[in-house]
Amino acid sequence: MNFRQLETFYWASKLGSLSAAAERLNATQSTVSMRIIELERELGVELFDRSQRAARTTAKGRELIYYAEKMLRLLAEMEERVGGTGATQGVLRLGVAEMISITWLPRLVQVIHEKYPRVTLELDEALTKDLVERFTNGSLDMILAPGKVPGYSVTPVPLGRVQFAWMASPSFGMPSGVLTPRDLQAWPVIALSRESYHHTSIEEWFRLGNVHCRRIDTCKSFGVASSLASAGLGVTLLPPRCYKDEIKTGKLRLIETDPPFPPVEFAATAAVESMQPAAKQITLLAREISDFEKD
Amino acid sequence: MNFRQLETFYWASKLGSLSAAAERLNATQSTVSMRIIELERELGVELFDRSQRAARTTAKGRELIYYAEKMLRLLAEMEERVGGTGATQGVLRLGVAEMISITWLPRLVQVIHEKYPRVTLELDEALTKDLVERFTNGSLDMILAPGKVPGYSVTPVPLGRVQFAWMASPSFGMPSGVLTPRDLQAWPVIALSRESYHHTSIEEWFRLGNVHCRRIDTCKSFGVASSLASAGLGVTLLPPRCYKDEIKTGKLRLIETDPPFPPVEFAATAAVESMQPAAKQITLLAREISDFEKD
DNA sequence: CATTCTTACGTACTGCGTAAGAATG
DNA sequence: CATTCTTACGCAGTACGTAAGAATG
Repeated sequence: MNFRQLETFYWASKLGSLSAAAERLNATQSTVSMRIIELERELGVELFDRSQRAARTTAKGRELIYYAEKMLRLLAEMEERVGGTGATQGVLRLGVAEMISITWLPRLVQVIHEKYPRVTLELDEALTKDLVERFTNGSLDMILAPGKVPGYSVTPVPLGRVQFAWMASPSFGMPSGVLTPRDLQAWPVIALSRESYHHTSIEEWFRLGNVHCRRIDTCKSFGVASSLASAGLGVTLLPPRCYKDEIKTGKLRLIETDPPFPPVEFAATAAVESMQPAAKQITLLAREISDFEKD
Repeated sequence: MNFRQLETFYWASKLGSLSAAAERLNATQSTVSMRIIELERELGVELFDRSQRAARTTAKGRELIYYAEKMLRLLAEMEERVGGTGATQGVLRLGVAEMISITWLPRLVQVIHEKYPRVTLELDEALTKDLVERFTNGSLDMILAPGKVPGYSVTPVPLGRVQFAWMASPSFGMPSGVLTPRDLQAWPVIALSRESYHHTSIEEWFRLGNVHCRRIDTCKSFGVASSLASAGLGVTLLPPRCYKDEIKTGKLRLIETDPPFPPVEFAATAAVESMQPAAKQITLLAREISDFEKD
């Protein structure tokens, strides 16, 4: 009996499927199956009910979950306490919002590799909503995203605020001076996908000005939004610090508004009892690396 | 990292020597060394101080002992609770007194093998004193012996009483009838080694009769004592049930005494938190198998 | 019939013991 | 110089992935 079998059993029972566990563990279905079968052989007990297609745990299996989880947590704690940072190994599934991936993510990755040379990163850039969902169901160990993740068993670490500003092509014919939501409302807006934090925040900003904007076009990234805006297809909301060049070269022009767009709070979030002991430490590392505006 | 490494580290630190751990684990020195080195490599930490010849644990090593022990206990508990009896595996070091080895030990061994087919037995017949010592220092998982083992963290299970009686060769010229310690005192006595339970009990019996016996010759086993007595070299104290044949064929004659020799209490003893989960169960098994006179 | 789990098989690797080497008291 | 730990090396058994098979809804 070994830790790999227990870990495999843990995820197979938690995810309710051997194939899901295989994906989670970066192994093939057949390997996962063999590990479980070997574990059952060693214990002399059936852990999964094979009569159905899906693998459901038996009573004995459910008993084992308790021990497997306890064992894996103890292992993680042991590696964290006894081992140096170089000891922690395995895969860290890190979900990041675009804002972070285009700013200090590369530096974070580098520092992680230096401090945790045996940890493999699996980066996942996606919309905050998807990140939160994947984090909640356990397929991400940690996320770097705006807003707060709901739930008690998380350790959110504030990363600072990011200033967003409206911008458009100078050739777009926007009036100069300070504009209100009402002034902007008639112009086509370019935002990220309907369900994104970006999109929601924009709608909120207009709503607080008691107006609805007429049209919101959506795209998938800041990069695309910036291109579209540069091409004169609308006004968009971007972090100026990332688009200095476009502003300098006159592709984009900052639009002052009243009220200004409220700064967006980012946070690093890991599960309190993550199986990956590095996760909690790396949220702190992220705070150090982050160059967002802090309190 | 795996359980074997942790188990090896546990014993190496507990016994204070890699070679002792190797013997305890039925492995070679080099294997133990490699397991420790690999564990250190994986944790990125020195666990033993190699500057001296003996392997002393470092601070980090002492931290790890806590986790290793917790982990191994959890593993044992898991196997015990989740696995069938067929699941427990490993080596059970069983120390037995001669009285048991010449009566129901074979049956116990057979039942153990049936119920725990994956458990290997390491039988050790020795004097009670040695058994208790080896049990106390951890080189025996369980002992079957007369008397009580001192200490709190043990689970003694009474196995019943055994009647011992004085006997000698009919040609030895002992007076017939009921003899007192005073009557016996002058005759040469054959006992087990000076430090044995047997020897001590005999001295005690004479002491209670307010006499000292003149000479006690010693040997190493009941078998030898019986031969010597049969050959007319003295009077000895043996369990009659084991020497029925000798009595029937007239090689030995029972000697009635007043007071009679008090029956000897046997017990099966295992450590409360034995690493070998089968140990506690097998003390109960031993009670079932034992055909000693019970309350 | 697509999905999910199991079985078969060849390969690569890990872990062991033997044996020789180094260090310590 | 005997004891204790480490290193070298060859072998054997284990664990994996690929691929094919069986079963289920």
